[in-house]
Amino acid sequence: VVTLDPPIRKGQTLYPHIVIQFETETVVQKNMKLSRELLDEKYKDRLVESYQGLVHEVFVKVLRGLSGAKVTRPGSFRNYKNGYAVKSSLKAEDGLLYPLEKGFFFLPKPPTLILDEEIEFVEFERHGAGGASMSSQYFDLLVKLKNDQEHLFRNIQRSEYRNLFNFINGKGLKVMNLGDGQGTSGVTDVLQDTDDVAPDPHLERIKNQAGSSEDSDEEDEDFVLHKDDGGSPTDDSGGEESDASESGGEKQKSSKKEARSSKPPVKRKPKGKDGEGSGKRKPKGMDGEGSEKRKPKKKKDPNAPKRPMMPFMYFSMAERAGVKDSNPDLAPTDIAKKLGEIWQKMSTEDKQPYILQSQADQKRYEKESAAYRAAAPVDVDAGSGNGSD
DNA sequence: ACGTTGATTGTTGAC
DNA sequence: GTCAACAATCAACGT
Repeated sequence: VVTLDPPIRKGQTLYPHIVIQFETETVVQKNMKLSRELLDEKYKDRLVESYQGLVHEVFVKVLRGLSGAKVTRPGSFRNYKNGYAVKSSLKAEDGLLYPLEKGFFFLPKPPTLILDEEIEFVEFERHGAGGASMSSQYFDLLVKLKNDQEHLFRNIQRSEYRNLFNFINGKGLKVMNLGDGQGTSGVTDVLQDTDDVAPDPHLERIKNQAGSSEDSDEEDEDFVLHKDDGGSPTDDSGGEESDASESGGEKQKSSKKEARSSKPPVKRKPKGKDGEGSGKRKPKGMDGEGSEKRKPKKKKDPNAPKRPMMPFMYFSMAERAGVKDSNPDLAPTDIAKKLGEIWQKMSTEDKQPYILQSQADQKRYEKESAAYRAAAPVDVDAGSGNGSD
């Protein structure tokens, strides 16, 4: 995650973070394309001539050298499987919540950074309100900010509760609990009681099928720390922290930085206890079996004009036979791959004839579309609903 | 259905 | 209601 100051603005929306996904195992060997002088003068002690290693680590080292930015890594928190994050959902998105030394980060979407210093309190909420029966294996974590914003991290596995609570409590954050003045007993009791009970294996299986690979992904995050030297990545340049966000040593210079942790603004919820009644999540088909294809809607009007052919399609028509000739063994799908490969290597000039054909087809499509729209203007008057197709 | 490129269409969220 | 981002769709083709 690259955090920007100031954020990128698109339209009316600000984007404070860029999230990049790397292959975890890919190793690269790259030389800096910088002149010797520049390297010796401006980036002395910050960059070296070449880098080799896991791609994300090289990326971070180079970016840090170029920008001088601080680097944050997972701190001391571990989930119950010894990973760095806990699975959770924010808004409608499933993701990972990383508890850091000085804050929290939810990834991948929406990328949400919360600094401890802006938190008023956190509240653990049990799923399924009210009761004596603790049927749910999940709980929610509500983070209330001093500026009144709220972030509700839903559907955290019950087995994460102990580590998460201890970590948050250890930071000195204020922890609220449901209807209970006595510190932490209410929810804590319930959650901890059942902590060691194995979750319903059937449910687990279903969930894993419905969701995506769930167990594995957290665990292979381990690479991050082991790589350098167990948690203090300050091997070179000494300019980084083991964890926590950008406020480096102190927050004296952070006057303007306060505003930054706020992402695209969050609308406030009235009170934290109305919405979560139904812990519904992904609409992925998970009932018995059978139903695998779900098309929300497929309106295929046979009269609709066909889409225009892109230049690449004309290129494919022209060259497919030739490619097939020189590689008779290739499957049709492999021929498509090859065509795409060739296409990417062609210059705009070479593509020109196909571009011209495509432009002609685009005109054709525009005309037909206009006519099509004029001919079938859907429901015009509010008369009797006539289902003419 | 696959597999390609890339424009268009559809959906979602923010303001 | 408007704007931007993002996801899904779909053109041709041959097995």
